[in-house]
Amino acid sequence: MSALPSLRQLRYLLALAEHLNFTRAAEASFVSQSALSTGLKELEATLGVRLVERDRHSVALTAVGDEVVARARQVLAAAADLSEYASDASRPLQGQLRLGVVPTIAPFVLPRVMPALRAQFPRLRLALREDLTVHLLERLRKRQLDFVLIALPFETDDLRVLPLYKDKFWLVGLEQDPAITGRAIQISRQWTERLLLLEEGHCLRDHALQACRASEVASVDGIEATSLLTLVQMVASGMGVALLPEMAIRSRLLDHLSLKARPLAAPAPERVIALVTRSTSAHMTEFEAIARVVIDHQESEYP
Amino acid sequence: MSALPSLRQLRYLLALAEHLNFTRAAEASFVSQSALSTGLKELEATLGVRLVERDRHSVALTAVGDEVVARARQVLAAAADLSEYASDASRPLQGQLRLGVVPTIAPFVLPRVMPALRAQFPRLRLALREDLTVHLLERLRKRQLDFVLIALPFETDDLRVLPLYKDKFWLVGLEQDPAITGRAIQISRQWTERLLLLEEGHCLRDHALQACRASEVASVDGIEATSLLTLVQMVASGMGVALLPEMAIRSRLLDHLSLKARPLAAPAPERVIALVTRSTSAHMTEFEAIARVVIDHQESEYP
DNA sequence: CAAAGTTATCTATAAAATCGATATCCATCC
DNA sequence: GGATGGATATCGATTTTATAGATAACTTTG
Repeated sequence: MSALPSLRQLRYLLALAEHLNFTRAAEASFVSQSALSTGLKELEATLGVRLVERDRHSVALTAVGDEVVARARQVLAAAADLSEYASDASRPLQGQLRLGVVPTIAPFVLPRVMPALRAQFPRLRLALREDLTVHLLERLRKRQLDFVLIALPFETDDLRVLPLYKDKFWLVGLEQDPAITGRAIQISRQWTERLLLLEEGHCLRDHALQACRASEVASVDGIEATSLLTLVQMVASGMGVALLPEMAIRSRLLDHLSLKARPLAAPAPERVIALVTRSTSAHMTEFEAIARVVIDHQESEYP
Repeated sequence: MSALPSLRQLRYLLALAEHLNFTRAAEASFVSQSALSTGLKELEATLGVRLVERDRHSVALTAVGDEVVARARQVLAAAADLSEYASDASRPLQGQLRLGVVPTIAPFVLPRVMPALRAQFPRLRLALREDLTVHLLERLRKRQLDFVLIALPFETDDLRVLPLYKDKFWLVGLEQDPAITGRAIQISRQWTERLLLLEEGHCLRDHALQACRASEVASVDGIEATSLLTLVQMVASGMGVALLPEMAIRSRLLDHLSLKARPLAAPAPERVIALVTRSTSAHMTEFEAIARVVIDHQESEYP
C-alpha cells in the first residue's frame, strides 16, 4: 500500500481547490507559493496520480482530484472533530454550539425547545441559524454548524441522521371551501390544482409535491410564497389551498383567520423531523441531549 | 481552535493503544522508543488533554484516550481509503478486493453471484472470507476487508449499509409434524418450545429469536447447531423445528430429507440482506456493482 | 513585443522528527 | 537494603522535511 498523504498536504489541496490559483491558495494558507507548489507536487507523488491540470494559464481539478478533495475534506473534518472533542472532553454540555434549523420547523419547535434546553443545560449556549436545508447541510459539512434540524426525506449521504418524530401534513383552506369536508381528506384534483407552494428550495415545497404524487403543480399564476406565514395569508385571501405540517397547525398559526384545516386520509403523507450532525462530530453527547429535548417538547395544543 | 494532530502522531497512539507498552509500540511502528514517546507527548500537548495514564508500572488509556483512539482509527482509515482510491482510480473494477460473507448467506448467494461477477467483471478478483457478522465488521473497520454481506438488523453505526432485498423466515420440521399445517404458520408455543437454534454468535440465531419475540428459548437439551447444514440434520432427526431463511429453502437444502417447510403468517418475520462497507471506502464503484449483481441473482427455484 | 501574472525549480535555512545514549522511576528478587 | 530488570522520559547530535526567497519558464494581456 502506498504511503499516506500528510494532513498539511491535504489542506494545501483544499486551499488550491478553493482558489484554483497557487499564489492565492498559498496566501490563504499563510505559506509561500513555492511551499504550496512543492507540497502539492509531493501529494501527487505519494498518491501516484495527477490531481490538478496546470495546462495553459489555468488550474483545474482532474476527476480524481475532485473526489480526492471531497475525501480530504472528510479526513480533515474528522481530524478537527477529534481535536475539538479532546479539548472539550473535560467539560461537556457547556460552551457555544451552533444549531441550524429549517424555516418550516423553527417557529414551531424553537419556542418550546430553547427554554427547555436553557433550563436543562444552563451552561450550554446555542447559536441559531435559520436557512434552507441545502445551505444548512453545506455549513454542517464545512464545520460552520454543529447540528441541523431538518425534515426528511432529504439526501444526507455520509451525515449522522437521527429521526425524531413524524409530522403529518394537513390540508388548509377557506372555511367555506367545498373541497375540504369530512374528517379526513382524500387527494383529489379538486384541490391539488389549487395547491399553493413555498418557493423553490424549501423542503416543504418538495414534500407537499411528493404528498400529491406530482413533481409539478400548476402554481396559481406562478405565485409562490416565501414563508409559511405568507403562504397562510395567501390561502386566507382565497388564492388556493395549502398543505401545512401538523406542528404548524397546532401552533395556532391559523387563529383568527377563518380557515379550516383537516388531516389527509391514510396513508397520510408526512415528513420526519430529524437532527443531523457530522458522523465525526465532537459533540455526540450534546447531540443526543438536544434530540431528547426536541422529542420531549413537541407541539401538543390542538387548533 | 487548537491545532490538528499529525497523522503520524495518531498512528503512534494507535500502536500504543494496541500494545499498551511504549517500547513494543515503537518497534511495531519501526521507530525508536524515544521517537514514539515524544510523539505521544506532543499529541497530548496539541490536544491539551491526557490520553494515557503512565502511573506505576503500566500504561492505560484514559476515557478521553479511548474515544480519541476510536476517532484516530477513523481518520487514518479515511486517509488510507483516500490514498487507495487515488492509486486505483485509473483502473476500477479490477484488481483484488476482499469480500466477507456470513455463513448463513454464503452458501445460497455465492454459487450464483460469483460466476456472474466473474462474467461481468473478468478483471476483478474477489477474495472471500466466511465468518460471523461481528468478526467481519471488525475486519472491515480495520481495513482487512473491503465489503461485507450480512443480514440486518444489526448494529452498524458509522458504516455504509446498502439493503439489498428481504429474506423471509420459513418454519421447517418433519413431514409428519402436526404443528406444521396449512399454508402459513402462526407463531405458537406448539413449536417455539421445540425451536432449534444455531449456536451463539450467528445472526440467524438472534433473528429467529426476534421472530418468536423471545430473547430466550429453552433450547432442546441445550444442544445448538454450528451451521445451517447441521441444523437441518437435527430437524431431520426429529429433535425439533427450525426457522430457516427462504433463500436456504429455495436452494434445495431440504431435498431428500422428508422435511416440510412453510412460510410464516403475516407479518412474516424476515431478515434484510445488506452489503456493507466503510463510508470512506475507496471502492464505491465496485460496491455498487457488486450490490447490483447480488440483487439480480437471488435464489429463484422453489423447493 | 513588453508587461503582468502565473507555476516550477533551485538553494539556503529553519523546523521537525529521529536515533542512541542516558537518566529516572518502580517493582521485585536476593 | 541494594542490586536487577523492565519500563518511560529526556538530552544532544543528526537526519529529514518544510519553507522562504530568488529566479526561470511560460502564458495571457495590452
